[in-house]
Amino acid sequence: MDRIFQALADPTRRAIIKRLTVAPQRVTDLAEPFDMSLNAVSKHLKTLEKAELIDRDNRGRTSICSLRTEPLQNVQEWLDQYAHFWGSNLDAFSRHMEQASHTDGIAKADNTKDGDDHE
Amino acid sequence: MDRIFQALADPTRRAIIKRLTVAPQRVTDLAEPFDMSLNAVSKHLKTLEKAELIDRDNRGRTSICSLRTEPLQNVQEWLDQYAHFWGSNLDAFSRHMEQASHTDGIAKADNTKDGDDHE
DNA sequence: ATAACATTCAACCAAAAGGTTGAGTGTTAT
DNA sequence: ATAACACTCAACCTTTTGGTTGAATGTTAT
Repeated sequence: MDRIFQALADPTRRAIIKRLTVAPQRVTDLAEPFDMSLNAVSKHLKTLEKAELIDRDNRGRTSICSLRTEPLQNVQEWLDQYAHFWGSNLDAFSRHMEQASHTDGIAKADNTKDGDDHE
Repeated sequence: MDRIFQALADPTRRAIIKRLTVAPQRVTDLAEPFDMSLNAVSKHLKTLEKAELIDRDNRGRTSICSLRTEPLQNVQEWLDQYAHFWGSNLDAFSRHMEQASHTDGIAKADNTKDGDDHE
């Protein structure tokens, strides 16, 4: 749990996660949008990997990263532990109804909220 | 968001949060179970305060800490952003049903999982 | 075979995190 | 008034974090 929350505590890493929800990607592609060295991104990916937030498929000289679901489920379970404490207004059921409106596979260009940079 | 996840990344702080779901408490009481100085706990509380995870009520010489709900809601919203990605098997609806079984106020000695130290 | 590419390793650095101790500031009790 | 209590501040230390650069490794293309 420490490693998961720690991994999520960095904006670069959250941005990487966000990108990975669209599609698995190579290290170079993931690094491209950031104003930092490739090495720095490589290290971030290692952090994400240790937290088991990403998986890697080494295809020859490239390493393709993809999102893993387990850690996010762990976070959800941790949160649910306290659901009774803060639940109510946007509770699990509301979320279910919200979620039911897009049961398709991948990112439905969800611009219903605040455009793009929801982090 | 950085500050929230950062705050949650420490086991001591998560334990403090857990304790605070039972009832608001003084700094000394919160510090008691931990094998570290009162000062160390005081610092942890400051971290939690900066992340707005706790509130304080200064009553004379004591400072009473209580949980705030907003940051946990923010985490939930962040997670929900990706719900479609990992949802399914333990989804929002299941959680709602689970939650529905204990709508009473506070911690129902939830020993259905792994005893006590769910962190 | 050689060059370009994709990625990681290693050493380094500054800043932040998590802890310590000791002193300081109020507040309550006697 | 004095002592005990509940805390916070400040200085310090060590380890971790997030970044850098430069070299090293392995892979594909020519």
